[in-house]
Amino acid sequence: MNDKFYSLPNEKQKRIINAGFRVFSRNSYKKSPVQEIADEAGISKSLLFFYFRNKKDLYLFLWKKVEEITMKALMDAKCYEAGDIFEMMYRGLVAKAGMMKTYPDITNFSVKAYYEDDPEVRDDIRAVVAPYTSLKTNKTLPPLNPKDFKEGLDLELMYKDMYLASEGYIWQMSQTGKIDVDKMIEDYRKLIEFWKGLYLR
Amino acid sequence: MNDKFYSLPNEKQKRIINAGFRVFSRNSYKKSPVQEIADEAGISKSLLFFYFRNKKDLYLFLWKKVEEITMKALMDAKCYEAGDIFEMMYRGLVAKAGMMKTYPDITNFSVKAYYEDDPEVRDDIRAVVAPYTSLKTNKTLPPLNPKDFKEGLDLELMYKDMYLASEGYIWQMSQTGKIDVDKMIEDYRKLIEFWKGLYLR
DNA sequence: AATAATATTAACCGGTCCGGTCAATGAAGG
DNA sequence: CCTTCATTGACCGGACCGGTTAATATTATT
Repeated sequence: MNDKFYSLPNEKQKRIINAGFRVFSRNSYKKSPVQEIADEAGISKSLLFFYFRNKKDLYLFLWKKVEEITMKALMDAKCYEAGDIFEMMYRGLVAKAGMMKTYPDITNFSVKAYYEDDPEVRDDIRAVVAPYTSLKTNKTLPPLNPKDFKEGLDLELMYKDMYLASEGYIWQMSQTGKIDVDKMIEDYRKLIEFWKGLYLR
Repeated sequence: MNDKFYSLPNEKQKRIINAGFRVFSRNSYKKSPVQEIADEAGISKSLLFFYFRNKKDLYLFLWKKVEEITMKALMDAKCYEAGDIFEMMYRGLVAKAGMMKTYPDITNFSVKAYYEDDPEVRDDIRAVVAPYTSLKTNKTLPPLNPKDFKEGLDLELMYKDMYLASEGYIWQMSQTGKIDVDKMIEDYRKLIEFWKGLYLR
């Protein structure tokens, strides 16, 4: 891609990126016309081809962008510095929700790209450490001290419960473009409190 | 559509239906070529146009088919005759999982069609009572007797927890084509038992 | 075996779309 | 006015797509 893309006003960059996420998330790589992305971004197709050598270039740029955005969001939210598992999950969801506020289609794009199997991009997609994976709540149980929790509680199932509910939440958010992200974070906070009362000793 | 479709061997009907679900679930209506569906089903495009007047006809047939399949599955599983809410949720998921065993892409197709906005099919899609809705776990809390549950338990949050986890489960199942449905039902059963021990008095 | 009826397909058509190029236009600054 | 750089409209060759039709394969009937 052309370095001049970075000297564009941030808002314009964002518009182009979001247009890409949007269009590529709705159809497969091959069935996503560059023209459509240009329209959505409010620029001409020619200009898009000026900033990106070709369609593939644009696509892979977006794919790497997902990783960049996700990593930054998780870092800023200090997910991995949280004291307990509940705080960790909460911060994780807040990070993703925040991301989706700026990039509404990033989740759907990420999933779609991850499963993309067009030979033109397939290998390059798999070469990048999957942004999609870091988007998901961590599937495996982190080490926990049983003494902190109610006696006889099956920690694995507890985590599975929370993990699945979180996934369900994110999925819901990503489905309807119009849902109020902030309200959902509030709701999720309540759910976390509910779990704490239920699970903690 | 041509009535002769129904006199086809069941297995062939199913192959065509699944091919339709598959292709239409991956791309938008307009970007889904009839040829691709025919290939997937192992028949010629001409034959597909013999059974269905045109692309739209095929698409709407599939949409109605989702409703039919879903309703039948929910009835057979006796979801609404379950004694308690846990059994109800379990039966609901078993029904959906069973459906997805026979029609692996029905869920994704259903979601995609529900949000389809191509003017050619949009209105007709909305005219049919949304199969998509009946696919989801019931979002609203059914009437419950507080005496059955642990004292002070927030029933609304309890239900939200279970609802979201179930949605997360179904979403997971629908994502990867290769997951063992039966094993997932087993896992879900365990989760239900976990909830019962946690919530019931 | 010949014929009729039915199932299935290959070949084709007009029109649209798509990735990519390039010469031309507009805008900003000196 | 001239230069530089951002941006676009017009264009091209080729692929694709929905739909038709005439021909072929398959099965059933006599």
